Amino acid sequence: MSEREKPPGKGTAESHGQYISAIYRHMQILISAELAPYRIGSGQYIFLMAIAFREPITQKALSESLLIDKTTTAKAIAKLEAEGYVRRETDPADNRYQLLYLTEEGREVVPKVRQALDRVKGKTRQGISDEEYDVLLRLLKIVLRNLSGREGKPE
Amino acid sequence: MSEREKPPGKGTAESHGQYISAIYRHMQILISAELAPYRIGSGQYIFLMAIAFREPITQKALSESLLIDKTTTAKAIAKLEAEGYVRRETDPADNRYQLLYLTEEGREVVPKVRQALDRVKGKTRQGISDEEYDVLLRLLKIVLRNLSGREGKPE
DNA sequence: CCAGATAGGGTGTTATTGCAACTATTTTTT
DNA sequence: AAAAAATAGTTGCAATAACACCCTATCTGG
Repeated sequence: MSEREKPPGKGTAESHGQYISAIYRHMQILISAELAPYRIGSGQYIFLMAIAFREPITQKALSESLLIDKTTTAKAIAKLEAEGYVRRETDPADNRYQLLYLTEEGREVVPKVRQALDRVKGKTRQGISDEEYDVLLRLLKIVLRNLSGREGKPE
Repeated sequence: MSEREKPPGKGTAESHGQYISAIYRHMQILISAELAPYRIGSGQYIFLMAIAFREPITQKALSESLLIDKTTTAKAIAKLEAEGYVRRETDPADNRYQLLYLTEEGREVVPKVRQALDRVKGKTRQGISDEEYDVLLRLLKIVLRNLSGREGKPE
């Protein structure tokens, strides 16, 4: 089987897709382990951090800024609420909206989550200079924009 | 809330993690749509392509080279087998091994899958030069190695 | 030769995620 | 003002993925 030679164009050859998915899966595992003590899963921490940063915020706004389906958001928020980190309050001006706030426990756990995420980031960033990391982020942003037609605004 | 100033070090600030996960999720959706006509899901195509490239191969070897849990591999292969794209054969020399082969249908569908993946790749690569893309791949490889302790060898 | 170790696979359960379809509320249209 | 459309959120279902644990086949040491 000798299909080892790369086509010259932008054909098959190596692709970012496989790296992206492997990195994603492994990061999920790492983050799950780091956040297990707080009973926050890999599907919830993004929302927790985003709420901390933009409180009060609706689920719709969260979904859009994180580029995550609204039903996924609903379920993640439900878990964070069940754990006592987030509180929902119906917007009195429009009862369709649920305004999300951190609870006291939420405010206490956020710095710990941030530290855990920084540990993961630091580990996965090893061997990459600040300049290279900037390039990486810039290119990932382009890929994401190509996929979503929007900017993603994490954190 | 003014935590907007970046710590000078490699502290919080922007992180590749969020981009990685958003890209991963959106690529899954795109690929699922592209491969739906062949009833191949986003969880199976990697295995199909890897088998096409390294046939015959065991599930264990697949799991290791793709950095995917063996039970995930087992289930994906079961689906590909159910669709008639892959055939299992017990290694006569050692009955613990299942050697995986493409079927005729598998051999026919592989080029179509490859084209679909190339379309996705092409779309997501827009605005990135060949040189930049090489840099992207190199940096992603480093991140993956940091996470897995191994090289990943996709496709 | 047989007990135990080793190794490849598989099953059951759980978490994350997205889609289709639904409810409830608000806004727009007629 | 009543009907229709839009909007925020939820529920049920299915796919992806991993872990803990179990099964079965092979190999090794007594």
